[in-house]
Amino acid sequence: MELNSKYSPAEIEQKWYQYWLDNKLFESKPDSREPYTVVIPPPNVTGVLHMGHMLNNTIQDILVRRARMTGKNACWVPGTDHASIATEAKVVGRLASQGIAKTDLTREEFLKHAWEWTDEHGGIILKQLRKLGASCDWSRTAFTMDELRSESVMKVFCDLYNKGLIYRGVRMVNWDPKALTALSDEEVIYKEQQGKLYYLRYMIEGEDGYAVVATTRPETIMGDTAMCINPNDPKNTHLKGKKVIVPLVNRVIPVIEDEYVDIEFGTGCLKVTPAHDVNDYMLGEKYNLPTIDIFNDNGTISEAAGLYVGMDRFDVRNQIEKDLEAAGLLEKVEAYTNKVGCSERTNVPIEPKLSMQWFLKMEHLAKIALEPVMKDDIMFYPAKYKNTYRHWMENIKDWCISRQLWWGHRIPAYFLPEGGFVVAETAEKALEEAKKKTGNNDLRIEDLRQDEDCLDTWFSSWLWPISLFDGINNPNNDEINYYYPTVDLVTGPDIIFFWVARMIMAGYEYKGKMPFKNVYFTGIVRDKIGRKMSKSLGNSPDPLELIEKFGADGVRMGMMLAAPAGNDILFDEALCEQGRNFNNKIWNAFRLVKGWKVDSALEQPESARLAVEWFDSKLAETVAEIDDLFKKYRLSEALMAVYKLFWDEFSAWYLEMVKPEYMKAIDAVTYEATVSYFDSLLRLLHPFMPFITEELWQELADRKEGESIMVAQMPEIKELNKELLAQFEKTKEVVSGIRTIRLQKNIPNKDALNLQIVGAHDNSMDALIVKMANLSSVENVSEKDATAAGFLVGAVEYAVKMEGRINVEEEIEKMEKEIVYLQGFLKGVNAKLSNERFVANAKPEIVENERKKKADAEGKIAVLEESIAKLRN
RNA sequence: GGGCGAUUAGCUCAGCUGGUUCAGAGCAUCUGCCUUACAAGCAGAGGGUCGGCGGUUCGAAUCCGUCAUCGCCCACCA
Repeated sequence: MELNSKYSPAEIEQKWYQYWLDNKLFESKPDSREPYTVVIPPPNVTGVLHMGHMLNNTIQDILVRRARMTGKNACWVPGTDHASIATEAKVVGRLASQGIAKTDLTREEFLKHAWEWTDEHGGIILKQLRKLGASCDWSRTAFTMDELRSESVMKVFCDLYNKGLIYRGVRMVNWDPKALTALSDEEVIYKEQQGKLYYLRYMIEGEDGYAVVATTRPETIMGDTAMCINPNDPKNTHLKGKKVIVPLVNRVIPVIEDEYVDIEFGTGCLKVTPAHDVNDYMLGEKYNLPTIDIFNDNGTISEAAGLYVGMDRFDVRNQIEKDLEAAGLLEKVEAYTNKVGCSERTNVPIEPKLSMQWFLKMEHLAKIALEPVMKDDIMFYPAKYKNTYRHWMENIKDWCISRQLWWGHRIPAYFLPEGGFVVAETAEKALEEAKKKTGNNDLRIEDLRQDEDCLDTWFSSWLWPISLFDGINNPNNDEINYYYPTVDLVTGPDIIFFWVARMIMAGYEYKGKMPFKNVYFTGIVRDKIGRKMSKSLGNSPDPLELIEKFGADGVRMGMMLAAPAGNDILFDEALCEQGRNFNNKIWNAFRLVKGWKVDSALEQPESARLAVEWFDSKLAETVAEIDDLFKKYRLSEALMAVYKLFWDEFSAWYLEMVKPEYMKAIDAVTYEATVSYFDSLLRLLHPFMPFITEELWQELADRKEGESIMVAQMPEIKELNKELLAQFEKTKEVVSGIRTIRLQKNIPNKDALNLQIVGAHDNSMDALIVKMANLSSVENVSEKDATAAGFLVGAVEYAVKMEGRINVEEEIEKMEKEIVYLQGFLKGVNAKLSNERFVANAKPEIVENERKKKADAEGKIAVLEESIAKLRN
C-alpha cells in the first residue's frame, strides 16, 4: 500500500466498485434475513446526473449500506422512467434539428426514433450513479416501459376500468399548446405575470349605452356567449334582461345573472367564454350557454372565431388592443399582475380546453391512502408534510390520465367499427371482448382502432414499488411477498402528489399494504446564496467534476454535512473540501497505526491502558448515539457524530495517548486494541464514505478474496462506563489548561513542566495528563508555589511551576477577573435562592442544584483570593 | 385569499415535555506552531439581548398572543 501523505481517491474508487460488482455484493435474493428494500425514484431515462440526484442517492446509499451492515437483506432497486412528455419533447427537438417534423412521421416511425434515442442516451445516469458509489442491485435494473412494467400498467388500467374508476369524457382540461397534450392539474404551475387589464365596451342592444367588462384576455371575446352580472349589484341593475353586442365580433349575447360574479372586481361585469375558462365553463353549464372554441390545439385562432383566424393567441392580444382602440371600444388599459398557469414541462401558458380525455376517479383511492399517513403507519420525515398531504387528499379531483403523446403506454381501449369501445390488456384480448360485445365473430384485429393517446407517466411510476417485483402480474410471487412493503423512500417534496401520494394509493389498492414505511423528504439543492441551481445561472456544479476533484467520499460527505431532512441545502464546494480533508485525516491516522512496530515483549504503559479503557466507553457511547440518530433519520447529525469521534476523540486524544515515542515500538495489547477500534470506526464510517473505508479495512488485516466491509457488521451497542467518560472530560480540561499556559507564557512544548494540584483530585488518570501535557512530575500539594500559574477545573486548583517565568501582576489580574465573573454569577444564584417563591415552587432538585452552584462559586472565590494573597506577599 | 414552516455566533444548523447537557456544534475568523501520521495539519482563543413587542410563570431560546421578515404548499377572482 502506498504511503503518500495525501489520499488519492481515483484508482481506489474504481478498484473497489469493480470488486463489489465482481463479488455480487450489491445483489439480493430473498432469504431468511429481514428484508430491507428501497426503490430508487427513477430518473428520466435520458437525464443527466445533477446535484439533486447526488443528494437523493447519497442518502439512499447511506441507508442501504447501513441496513446491509445491520443484518438485513438490503435490496436497492434501480431503474429509469420513460418521462413521457419530457422525452418526447427531446425527441421532437432532435428531429426538428434534422429538419423532420413529428407530423411527417407515423406513430411507428416516431417511436422508432424515440427508442433509438433511449438506447443511445438511456441509462447514462445510472452509470453516473456508480461513480458515486451507489450500491444498487444492478441486475434488477428496470424501466417503466420495459415489458414487465408495461404489462403491469395495462393490467391496472383494465382493472380500474372494470371497477368503474376509469372513465372517458369531455371535460375542461389543462391544454399545453406547445406539447399539444392535456395535462393533469399537478402539471400546471401558477406564475405571477405582469400583464394588462383591458376594459372593453359592450354596446347594449337597442340602446346608446354600453357596459364595460374588465378582462385580462381580450382575445377570447370571439368565444363570448354571455355577459354575467351579480343580481345584487346596484351598479348594474340597468343591464338586467338586456342583450349586449360583443365588440368587433358584433354578435349579440344575453346578460345573465349569477352571484358568482364579484361586485368589487372591475365594473362587476364578467364576459363569459365557456370554452376557454374553467369558471365560465361552469356558468355555461348552469345557464346552458353555447360554447365557441376559438382556439386550435396549437394556440392559434380557429375558424370558429371568425376573426384573426390562424394568428397566435398572444399576437391576437396585441392586435385586438389596437383594433378595439380604433373602434372606440377600448375604455382603458391598466397594468395588472395576475397568476398564469403554465405547463411544468414546456413552460408555456396552458389553455383551459374542452376535450375528450380519460380520467381516474380519485375519491376512493384518496380515502384509502389518507389515513395510514395521518396515523403514522407511514412516517413522513419531516412530519410537516403530513399537512400538505392531507390537504391535497381532502381536496382531490379526478386525475386526467390521458396524454396526446406517442411516447408512453398507449391506452388499451379499442374502438369498434360500429361505435363504442372495449378495454383489454392486449389487442387479442380486445378482439375477444369485441366479439362478445357485438356478437360479431367475423371481427378481425384490424377492425379495431386503438385509442391514440398514451398514459400520464405517473400512471406507471405509481406502481413502481410493486411492479419492480412483478407484483401486479404475479401478485403472489416470492419476490413481492419478500421485498414488499419497501422500507424507506427518499424523494423530494415537489413530487409528493405526483408520485408519493399515488404510490400509497396503488399500494393499498393492489397490495392491501403500504408501499413503504418511511418517506424521507430531501430539500432542494441550492447554491450557497440560496438560489436554485439552474443551467441558465450556471451555478450548478457538474457532479462528476466534483467527484474528480474531491473524491466520491468527499462529495458524499459534503452533501450530507449540509442536509438535514426537509431543509433546502445550500451547497458550497467548501463542504466537499471538508469531506476531502476528512478522508485525508483518516488516511493519515491509518498510516500512523500501520507504521507502528509491535513488540509483544513490551508491557502496556499505564497511559495506554487508561486510554484503551476510556476509548472503549467513548466508542460505545457514540455507537448508541449514532443508532439513535439513524432511527430519527437525522443523517447529517449521525455523520457529524462519527466525524467528531474519529477526528477529536480518536485522532486528537486516543492516538496521541497510545502513540509510542519516536522510533519506539508499541506493546501488543495496545496495538490490538487500536486496530480493533480502527476497524469499528471504519465500519461506522462506511455508509457515508464507502470507498476509503473499504480500502483501509482491506489493509487493516488479512482479508480473503470476496470479503468486504460492505457486509461486515456494524459495531453493536454495549455497556459503557459513564463515570469514566466524565472523569476523562475533566482530564482533558486539565491538559488543555496546561497547554493554554504554555501558549500564554511562551513555553516550548519540549520543556517538561511540573504540575501542582491543590485540593481533592482523583489521581487515577494522571498518567494521561503527564503524557498529553508533557509533564515531568505531578504533585498533590496543600498549597501551591506562590509563583506558579494556576487555573481551575471544577473547584480544584491546578498550577504549573513557572521557575521564574511568571509575571506576578499578570497572574493577579487574571485571577481578579475570574473573581469578578464568579461574583456576578453568584449574584444571580443568590437572587434565586433568596426568592421565597422560587424555593417554594421549584422542584427540590433544582433548588438543591442552585445551592451547589453557590457553594462551588464561593469555594472557587476563596481559592483565588487565597492565591492572590500569597502572591502579594 | 387560505394553510404550513422558519427566524439562535460571520455562514449552515442542533437545542424533545419551561430550571447544569442552556446558550451549543461544524465551518469560517484570530493567535502561536513546518512537534518524528496528517499545514488538506497541530495547539489555543474570541464570537450570540436566541427577529420585535406584549403576556403566562418564582423562572422563557423553549409556552401563549401579536407584529415584522423570509420560504413553501394550496386556491377559479375575470
